[in-house]
Amino acid sequence: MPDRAEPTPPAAPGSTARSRRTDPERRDRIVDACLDLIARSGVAGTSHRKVAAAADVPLGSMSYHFDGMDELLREAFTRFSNSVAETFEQRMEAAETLEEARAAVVALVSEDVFGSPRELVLTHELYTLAARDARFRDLTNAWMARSRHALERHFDPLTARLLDALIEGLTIHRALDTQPHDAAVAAAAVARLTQDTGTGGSPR
Amino acid sequence: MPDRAEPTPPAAPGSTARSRRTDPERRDRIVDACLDLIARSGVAGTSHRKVAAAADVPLGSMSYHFDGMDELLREAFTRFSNSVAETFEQRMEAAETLEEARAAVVALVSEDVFGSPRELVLTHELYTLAARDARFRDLTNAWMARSRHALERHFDPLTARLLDALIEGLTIHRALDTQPHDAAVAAAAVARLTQDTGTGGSPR
Amino acid sequence: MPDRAEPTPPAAPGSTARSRRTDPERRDRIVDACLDLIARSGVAGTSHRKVAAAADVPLGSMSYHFDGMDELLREAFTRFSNSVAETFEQRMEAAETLEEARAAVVALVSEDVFGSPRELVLTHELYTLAARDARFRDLTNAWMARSRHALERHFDPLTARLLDALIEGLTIHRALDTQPHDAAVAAAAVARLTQDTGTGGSPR
Amino acid sequence: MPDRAEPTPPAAPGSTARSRRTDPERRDRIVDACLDLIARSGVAGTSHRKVAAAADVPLGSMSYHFDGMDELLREAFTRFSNSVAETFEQRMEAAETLEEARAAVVALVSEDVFGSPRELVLTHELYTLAARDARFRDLTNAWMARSRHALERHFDPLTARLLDALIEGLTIHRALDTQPHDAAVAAAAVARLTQDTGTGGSPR
DNA sequence: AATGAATGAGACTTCATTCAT
DNA sequence: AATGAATGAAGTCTCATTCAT
Repeated sequence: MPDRAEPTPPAAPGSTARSRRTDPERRDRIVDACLDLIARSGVAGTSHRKVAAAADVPLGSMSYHFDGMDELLREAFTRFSNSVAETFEQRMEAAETLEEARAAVVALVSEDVFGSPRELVLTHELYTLAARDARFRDLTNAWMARSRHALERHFDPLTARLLDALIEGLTIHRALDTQPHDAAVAAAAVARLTQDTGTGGSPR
Repeated sequence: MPDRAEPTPPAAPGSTARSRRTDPERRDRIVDACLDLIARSGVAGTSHRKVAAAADVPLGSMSYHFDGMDELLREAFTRFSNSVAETFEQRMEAAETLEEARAAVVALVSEDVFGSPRELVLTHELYTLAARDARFRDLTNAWMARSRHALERHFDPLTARLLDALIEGLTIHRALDTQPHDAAVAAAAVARLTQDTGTGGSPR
Repeated sequence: MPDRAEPTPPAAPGSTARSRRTDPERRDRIVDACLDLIARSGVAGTSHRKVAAAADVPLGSMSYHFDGMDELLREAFTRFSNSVAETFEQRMEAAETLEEARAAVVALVSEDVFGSPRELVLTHELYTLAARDARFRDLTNAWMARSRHALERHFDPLTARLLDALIEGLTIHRALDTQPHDAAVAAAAVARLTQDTGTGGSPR
Repeated sequence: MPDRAEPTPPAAPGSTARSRRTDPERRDRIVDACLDLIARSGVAGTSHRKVAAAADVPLGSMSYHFDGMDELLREAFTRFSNSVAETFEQRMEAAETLEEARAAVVALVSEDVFGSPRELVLTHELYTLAARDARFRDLTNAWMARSRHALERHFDPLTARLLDALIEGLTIHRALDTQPHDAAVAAAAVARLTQDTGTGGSPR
């Protein structure tokens, strides 16, 4: 216990004993650790305790920085969905012709978005929350709107919506199926959905 | 502790008819209660205690009848996925022409499978488990295989696969979007994916 | 850390009028908020945090202005007991004849002192502290002395003491009994205790 | 204090490690420990943790045996008030003449009921709870009814009520006053309140 | 075969106080 | 002089499982 009458002198510059009194990135680190933990153990397996341990913060910090697990989850999934949506947009923006746009969609299904188990798992955890809680549905809704908007650079709105759904479905099936999938399936799907419907590759 | 993976053989001929026969009902009730609870509170909010209370069985029964939550979940979702797959099959088997098959697919998206929040929630809970655990992936895999097989009564394998993915994607987006969806979207998607690809309604 | 037992002397003449003058208001507000909180939630439910929130002062102020909850409680109950004693004295001083004094005592039991749940609750909270802690007993002791002294304007010391006890007992029983009480009970008690014992209304 | 880690061996021969699986007096011990703790540290200073430690039971037992602190408090104070009321009744029942009854009342104030700090403290803790919570008021109400009923063996109902209030008030003032009290005060009070009001000492 | 009693681990939250500013 | 940020301790409660019956 620190001696109150004789306060510990401030650490000398460069000392290793930097106190953790002020740590502005504390919240960020907690959110990141939370996301990692969810990816590893699921929302069900995530607790203040475990997140605190993973983020290397005291347990009490959790309730201090977040009103509750719900707020923490919402921040975590906000960060996650924004990050995935951004990747999606970049993919679509990089395409300049209709053909490139089609290829980009195929690539999204085949390689990109849920390429890692982490993304797959986190997406489903979010969907599960959204299926039950309207506040998380706001996140998924915004996410889908961004995806569709990105697709609309190259396709008409109806096609964009269909492609978006197809990407969703193929991705899920690829992930939850134990049988192998090949890119030809995605290519065929994209071809059929985009027949004569492109906007001609004239973005915006 | 009873061996759960290898069901105990039926009681010896001389034993009372009751000794083993009451057991399955008990298990069934627990599994049903578990499914209800998951639909209501999610896997994360499901515990032995709550399931026992919902099924009106002693808490001790839970650990006695099931090796753990995992086994209980697996039984619950097996029951669920079989039930949903059966409905799907019936829908598709009822269709006799290509046009009816197309309409059936549209109906599946628009009305059927996840018509109730319960189905939606349970499906996502299962997907979330499957995304992390291969043993649950066996369930989703079998489920998708049945769906595709049912579609193949009317469509070639590639189209069946695409339709299955599309159904998945549209259903999810319909559920997780806060904006309204109309049946025309599904109809358009089915039309594009099934152009000239029907098997002509010659089942099997 | 400021010395709380020995209040800091007023700021030197040249200092701004604000430097010390704002402090007492702050303390006052805290003490008032504390009293309110105790009335609502009890000593057990009172914390630095809640008081700070109720008084709209920073949490850190609490430890800064008060050495601990104990000091805060003591200030709060000092204020409370003084306030109640003052009301009591005014009641008794307003009486000019023996008969009025008797009526005043009856009124005190029937209407006044613990008329509001707030006073009742705070009194018991204080008694409870006093029952355990001699420092709070100083407060109750001084309070009772004032009451008795006020009664002695009209009654001899023994009668004053008996009346004081009776007021206490009747008030408590009126409060903690779920059955109704009527003023006749108090009147009868006062009549019996004050037979031929009044000092005739000759104050002091 | 029994050694918890090394449970007392059972009387039965053979097994040395008698588990505490069944301990029917567990609840009772917890209630007793709770009462002790309240007497020592007040309701405010009483926690599951401390009670569990005092009763030498695992912390989890607290929530297992009692729905919450409130239920525990209610049981504890039920036990306490019953015990005090019983003593009171015995005192009054032992008196056979009016004079003995008067003496018994004086004795109750001077020596008995709150003779120990423990009783004093517990009584006030209960009153404090009752002042705020109707469920505890049921306890105080029943307690007072028993006291009055016991007094009515010797006095008419109005006198009984007055005596009861007086006992209350004198007891409290004796306890919360720092000045000495002598038995003469109580005797005078009883004498005045019971003038010509006895039922003649013919109990029942 | 089945269960009620009990537990230790761990859940989230609140607390009074400290420290750097 | 005063305070916002942060913490470690302690708060109550729930959990899955075990054990004796």
